[in-house]
Amino acid sequence: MFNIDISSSTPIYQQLVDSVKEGILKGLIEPGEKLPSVRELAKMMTLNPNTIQKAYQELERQKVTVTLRGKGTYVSSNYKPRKDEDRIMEVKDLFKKGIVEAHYMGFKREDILKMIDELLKELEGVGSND
Amino acid sequence: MFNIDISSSTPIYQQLVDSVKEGILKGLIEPGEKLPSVRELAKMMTLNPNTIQKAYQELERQKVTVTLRGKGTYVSSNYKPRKDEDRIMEVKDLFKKGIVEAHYMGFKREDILKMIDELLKELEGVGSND
Amino acid sequence: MFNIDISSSTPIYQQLVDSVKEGILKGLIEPGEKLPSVRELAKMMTLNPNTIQKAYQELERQKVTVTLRGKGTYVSSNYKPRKDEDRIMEVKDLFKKGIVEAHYMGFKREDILKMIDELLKELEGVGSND
Amino acid sequence: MFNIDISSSTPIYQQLVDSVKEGILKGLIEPGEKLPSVRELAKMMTLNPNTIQKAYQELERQKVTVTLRGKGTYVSSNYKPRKDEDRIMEVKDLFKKGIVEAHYMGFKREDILKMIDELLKELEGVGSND
DNA sequence: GTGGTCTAGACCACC
DNA sequence: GTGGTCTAGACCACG
Repeated sequence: MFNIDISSSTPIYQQLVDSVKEGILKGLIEPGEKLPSVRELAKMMTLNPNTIQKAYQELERQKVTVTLRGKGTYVSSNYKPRKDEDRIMEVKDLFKKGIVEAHYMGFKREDILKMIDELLKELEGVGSND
Repeated sequence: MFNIDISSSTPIYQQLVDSVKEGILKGLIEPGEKLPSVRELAKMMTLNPNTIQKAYQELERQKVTVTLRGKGTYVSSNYKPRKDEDRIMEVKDLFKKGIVEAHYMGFKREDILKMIDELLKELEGVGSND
Repeated sequence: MFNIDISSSTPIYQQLVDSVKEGILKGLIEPGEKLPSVRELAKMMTLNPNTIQKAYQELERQKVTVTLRGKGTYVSSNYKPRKDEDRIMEVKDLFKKGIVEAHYMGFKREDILKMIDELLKELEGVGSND
Repeated sequence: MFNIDISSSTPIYQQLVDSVKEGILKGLIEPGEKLPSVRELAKMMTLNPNTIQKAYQELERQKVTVTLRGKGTYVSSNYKPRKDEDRIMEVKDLFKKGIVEAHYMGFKREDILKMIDELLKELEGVGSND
């Protein structure tokens, strides 16, 4: 849980956001569950509390969590997906970059589809929560 | 060609790199073809030559182009793919993020696969270069 | 430390890269140690921060250092050597040029071997890290 | 003979200089022998005559060849080596860079010495012309 | 405070 | 003409 690579070029707070979302998707974190407090998590991961704070703010902004003042941060139970055109573009861009890179590494259509399939299985739950 | 979003958070030079690689993949730019000169492109896009320069250097570092001093920058004609473990991880991470985001937007397994399929078609040539 | 010849034809940033790598090899800089900040070193050497920046980026690209955003640049502690065919050729070319030049200065086989031996001693630690 | 890599970052004229010197050392070109004319060589290698010219000038500057006006460029027969301190430093720097790079690729003392030995054999004649 | 990006403008080596 | 390097000075994101 919460795999962070401090030497990566993507900001730590962003890695945290991704990590939490991935955890929820995999079922490691349940909807309604309480996340560790900012200070607690900061100590656990030897990170600056500001960094955790920023990640939690971002998660709340994305409606992935809700914060109850004085109580803590909880995974939202009723997340209402909105398919903004912008966000769809973002996702497409991620996939597009992936495909372009994969091509440049010599992967072919089938290889790419196989890789996607494996990832879909790894992130189980994707196909089963409609 | 060369779609740049000046207000995006991803660096301009990086967008240029992605754009060129995508263009090659789509067949808009042929192997062996000459890219615009640094100054020329800078004027065309009203960017600083240094920014273009940085993009071109990165492309060369990735062996996507070769540069002949005093002559110009050319799309590499014989690209030898190398599959580092590190690079595979990078690509997987791109796809993984895409899948996680897609899920949060309410997409289901089939939606994702369909999206990938469309992108593969858009980036034609991917399946035909073995 | 950081001997730079401003009038040399090899770029300053490249000299910096070589200098740091040599320093590490000689043990003047320890693995894990922090390098001076970009601005600090720029002031120390009366160079433009961009020049230092370029050198540090190149070092990172070569996995000689890691950079922690907002914290600084550190000498990589666990360097994993990779022997590309290309890189071996580069090194051989360096030695070959050296030998050719040495010959033109009247050095003989033994002289060259002696010189190499001295250099290996000067760069102590080379023989002791298996 | 005259292996040129136009995509290399070292100038073509410099590659030519190195190539001629290496050829002489290997005995492929004899002292007193005539080099191809500037125009001839330019046509042979599809290079700009200016480039050949510059290489020949550099060779003459280094006393490796002599140019007889209206006759051509010849390999000097009586080369008198001078061991300037500066030139020795240059050679040492070449070897030093080679050693540093070799180390970073995981080569050990013996590996390096073996490589040097092989190169000395490849460039035969080095040990036999005193 | 740190590194990362960008602009503006200059100079050089190479072909 | 080309790409490559360097300076000067600005702004931003990150921790």
